[in-house]
Amino acid sequence: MADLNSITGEMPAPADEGNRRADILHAAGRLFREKGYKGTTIRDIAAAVGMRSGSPFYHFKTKHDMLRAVVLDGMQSIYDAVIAAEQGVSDPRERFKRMLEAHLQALLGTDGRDFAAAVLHECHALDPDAAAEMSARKDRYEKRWADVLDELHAAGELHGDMHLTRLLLLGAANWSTQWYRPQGGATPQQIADQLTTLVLCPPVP
Amino acid sequence: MADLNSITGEMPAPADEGNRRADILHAAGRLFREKGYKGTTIRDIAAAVGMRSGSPFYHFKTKHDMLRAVVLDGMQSIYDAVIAAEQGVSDPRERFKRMLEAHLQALLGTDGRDFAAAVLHECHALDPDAAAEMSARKDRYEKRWADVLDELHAAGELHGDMHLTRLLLLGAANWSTQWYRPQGGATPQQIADQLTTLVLCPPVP
DNA sequence: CCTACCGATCGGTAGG
DNA sequence: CCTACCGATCGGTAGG
Repeated sequence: MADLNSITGEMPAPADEGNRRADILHAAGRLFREKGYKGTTIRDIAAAVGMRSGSPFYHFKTKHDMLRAVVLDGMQSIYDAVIAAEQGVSDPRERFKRMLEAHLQALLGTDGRDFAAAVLHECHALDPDAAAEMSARKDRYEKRWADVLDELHAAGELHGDMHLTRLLLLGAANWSTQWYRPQGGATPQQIADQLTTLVLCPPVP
Repeated sequence: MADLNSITGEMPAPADEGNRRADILHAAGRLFREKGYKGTTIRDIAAAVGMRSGSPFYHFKTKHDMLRAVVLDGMQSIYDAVIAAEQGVSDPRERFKRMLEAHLQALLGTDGRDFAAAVLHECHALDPDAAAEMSARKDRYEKRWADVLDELHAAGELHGDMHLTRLLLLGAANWSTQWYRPQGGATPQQIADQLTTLVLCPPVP
């Protein structure tokens, strides 16, 4: 099936075909983090990728579609990173630590922080359909954490209510996006270490 | 000095003089929490207090002035509540616990949650002047927490980097505004208990 | 505090 | 992907 490009034959020869959509998405992610979804205009996004204000609508039907793509992609990236980090790790404490490191790296690292910020702070702007899809992905992610915490609880390495513990643990991690600075200060790794120390009971040698 | 009311003599006899300003502020706070500062319009605020769209500007010069009042008032309330809670408490663990309860109550309670949400999520919309004032109040508040954590560290009740610990502790608390529900689930008190258990080393009887 | 309004800006579209 | 534009909405104001 021929696409519009091959029909019109008048595109200004993009260096890499199909990358304009990704460019727009990354610019949108960064601007959403800096100014919020409502505070970002289509003209901001267009200017960030060197387009005129009407052109982003060639790639996305609405501004809301950009937000949906950013938050769904962002959530997927976090999930994938955390699942990958725990593969093949059998010790519960070690698994916990690796998952936490991966979660923080996904939230704070240069690659993912823009999308992650939208996941954490802009979901309220989603329409009901997109909100439902997002909610399902969040549930799946939190379920994985719930299972790992239950495992640690059964092993006597965590005490109290695991539901509350999960909310507080991930809350401490998520809030780091508010104070973390790439230059100077703690690294995602160090943050994960201190949070692990804070939460897990001292190891029994 | 005569105010405008006594000059025009045409106000519709407010039930309580000067309360319209407070009404507007509370409506603004609630709407800022629900839809964000950028997502809230003057018309939303006016409608919430039964005014026409031009009338809020009789009480506030700009929309931004409303945000400034909400966040500065909100920060002050949190500070006052936490300082009041620790008065006359000499035991460091007990002081910590009371401060944490007061912090969470201020963030989650019906009275303060709207203003607190603006403190936590809308400060990026402040102009440089208001941001500087806000920053000063936040510094003062965090200094109080830093002192208490240092005290616990010196007493051997906390380990590791107290700067990171404070950021993670208050982060866990602040993030509770994202998942706390007034009906059903944990109370602010229970959240404070679990967070204290998580963070402080087990008491030595 | 209301009426009536303004200039600016917004998301989005038609046509090429 | 650009040009040119539209209708809606926004924060804010003049005058009473």
